[in-house]
Amino acid sequence: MQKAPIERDTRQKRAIRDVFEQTGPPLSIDDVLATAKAKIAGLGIATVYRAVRALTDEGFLQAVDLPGRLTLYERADKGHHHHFLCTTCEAVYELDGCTTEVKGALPRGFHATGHDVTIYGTCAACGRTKRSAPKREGRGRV
Amino acid sequence: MQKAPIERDTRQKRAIRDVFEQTGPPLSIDDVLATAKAKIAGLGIATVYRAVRALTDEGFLQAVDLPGRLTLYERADKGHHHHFLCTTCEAVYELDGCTTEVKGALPRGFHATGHDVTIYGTCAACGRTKRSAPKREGRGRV
DNA sequence: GTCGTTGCAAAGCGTTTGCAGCCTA
DNA sequence: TAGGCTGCAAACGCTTTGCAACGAC
Repeated sequence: MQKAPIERDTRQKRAIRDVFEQTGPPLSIDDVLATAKAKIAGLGIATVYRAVRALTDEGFLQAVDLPGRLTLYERADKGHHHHFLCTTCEAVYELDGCTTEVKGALPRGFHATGHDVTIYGTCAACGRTKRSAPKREGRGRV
Repeated sequence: MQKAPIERDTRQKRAIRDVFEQTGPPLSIDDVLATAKAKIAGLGIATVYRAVRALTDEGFLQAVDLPGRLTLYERADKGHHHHFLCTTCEAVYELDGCTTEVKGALPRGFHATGHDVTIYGTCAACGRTKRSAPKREGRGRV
């Protein structure tokens, strides 16, 4: 049987982990690269992909897959929650707590172990400025 | 102002539309290409992409974006429903009707216009055969 | 010193686009 | 016949991988 290699503690991995420890909303690979580059000049994108994959495998991160967008990543220790996607400004918000109830029975023989919910609509900022959208590639915590 | 060009009725478009008219579960681009090729030998993948995009724009199709999978497409006239993703055999099932209730208030100023729900778990087939999964790249209607 | 990790560049994969010829209206 | 549509191949954007040099232990 294969024995798992011992994982090493490098500057790069530490920096990438730090990015997620200091940030709330879900981040894209590019976000992580940009932020971590502030600490480590020559950081390569492949390293970010590898580190994020490793952190996801070990359960520190989880992927946030929203329709039609790049995969984002966020800490896995935030507890069960869902995301709100503003259809005007494209921002992604986190909705604390699970506001969704899957009611009614599944078909016979089916067993649910989890669910993903994405709610679409207009965020507070876009609701206020009815005219042109803020159009920021932003995200927020709610 | 730009005037929209008049859309032509071609064999290719008809064949691609037919694929969706004769099929229940969501299809990938490759599914559509494979099926439509039975009718039109030299059909190119670019044509499938263009036709599916056009059919989506005109409201005949809608995209089904499930985490970690290719985008699938299904007829838009099926009414509001969600999808069940079997984590064992990877099959996608349609759940008729909306079995989900988004309760609780959104944060102040937020307005919801829609939602997507994906339920994960084990399908009836995989629940039965506890051992190795059927591992079909299949889908079903429930 | 060993061997996991890094950064670069190339490859991979799904999707889009440019273009010359085709075919519908 | 006009001009939208097609199939091909190239381009594209994101992600993964091969590899030699690097550096943690």
